[in-house]
Amino acid sequence: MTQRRIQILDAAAELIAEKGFVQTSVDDVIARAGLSGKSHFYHYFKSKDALGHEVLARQFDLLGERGLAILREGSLDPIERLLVFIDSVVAMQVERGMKGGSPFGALASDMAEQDEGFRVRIARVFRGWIDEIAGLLSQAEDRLEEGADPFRLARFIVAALEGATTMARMKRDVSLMHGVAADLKRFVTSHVRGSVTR
Amino acid sequence: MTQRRIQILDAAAELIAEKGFVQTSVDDVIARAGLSGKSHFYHYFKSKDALGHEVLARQFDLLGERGLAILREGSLDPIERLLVFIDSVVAMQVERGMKGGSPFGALASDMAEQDEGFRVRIARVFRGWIDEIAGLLSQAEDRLEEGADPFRLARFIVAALEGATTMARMKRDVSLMHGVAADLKRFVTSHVRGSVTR
DNA sequence: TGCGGTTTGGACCGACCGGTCCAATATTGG
DNA sequence: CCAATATTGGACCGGTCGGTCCAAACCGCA
Repeated sequence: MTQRRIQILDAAAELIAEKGFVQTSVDDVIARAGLSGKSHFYHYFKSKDALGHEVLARQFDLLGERGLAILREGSLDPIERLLVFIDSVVAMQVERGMKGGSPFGALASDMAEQDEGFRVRIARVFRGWIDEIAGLLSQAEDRLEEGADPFRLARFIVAALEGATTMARMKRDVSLMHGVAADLKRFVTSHVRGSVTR
Repeated sequence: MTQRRIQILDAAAELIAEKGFVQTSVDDVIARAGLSGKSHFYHYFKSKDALGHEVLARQFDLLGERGLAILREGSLDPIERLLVFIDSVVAMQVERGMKGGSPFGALASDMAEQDEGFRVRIARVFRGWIDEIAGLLSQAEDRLEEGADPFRLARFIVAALEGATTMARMKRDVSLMHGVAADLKRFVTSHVRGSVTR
């Protein structure tokens, strides 16, 4: 029941990450998910757009599970957790073999342009990440250099990661991901008083 | 003669920035450029893909003119020039009313996925920007903190700008652009010894 | 055994899209 | 004025795509 839905959602997520939403046809999804035909697909989703929305929601949930597990890991220092989180984003991207734009927004770049509903949804995803990270930074606010706004910092981190995934995908260059992440971590620690990390 | 070509190229650039390449139909371009019909269009371009390639090339040239004018402004200190350049990228994006992904790569996010030729071309554009900035940083290498690699730094700057434009576009938020730019400039100056800028 | 959800398979539709072809009419520079 | 080039306008084609409809088979469960 829900089994098949998830199967379809995952297949669609792969394809969208590889080719973009517009370029992914319903028949592509059917083939990848191993369905028998259109009727089979439309038995589970009422439209391609509906599928798109659910893929977006699901991908966000998946990242949530994984990201939050790190961001909320109590045993680690907040800043340390943030650094680990950055690495994990890089790892996720590398895992996907640079093909997909997931989990960061490039996955959805063309979805946003296609549909206003998509755009809003994607904006919300970004917002979620930023808030999450800002919260983390706030926990360590007393150690931040003065003038360092947690929210602005969080926004910067997400932007840099987003840009890195986009560029890495286009240049098919894994090292770019690592390089940017390294600099980003250095950037973060540079905003923390008495940071030991190097 | 070339007049019309440029007209078409500009109309296409606008549309692509707004809706993406795939979502932009030849008829859209015809309408925006004020052509009379398909024949008129195909009198100037042999295919939609050919148009896409030329748009890409042209946008790069346009950014080149504008960006290089700043990046090569002899009267300014290299680092100062870099900071001005960052501001100008932000200004360009704001000008476009957050609609377009130009000049930074999001313009072409879906082009890259559609055609391998596009992907390579876009990668080359990124490469050009990075090299340009890296060159600038090299000029001031003696003033850089040790361990600061001009090339990696340049890559980071471009990635951050790219991510900022993508996010700003999706969130329809101009302040985001400014915020990221401000942090980015702070990041740059933090890598320069005895930087006065604040 | 019978019932509800699932699966299969395919025909079909209307819309859009990239691209071709053509024939007629402006426009313009040598 | 003539020829090359630019412009107009529209019919047309083949393909793709999202989506609908239908009828038959399959399945586990009560």
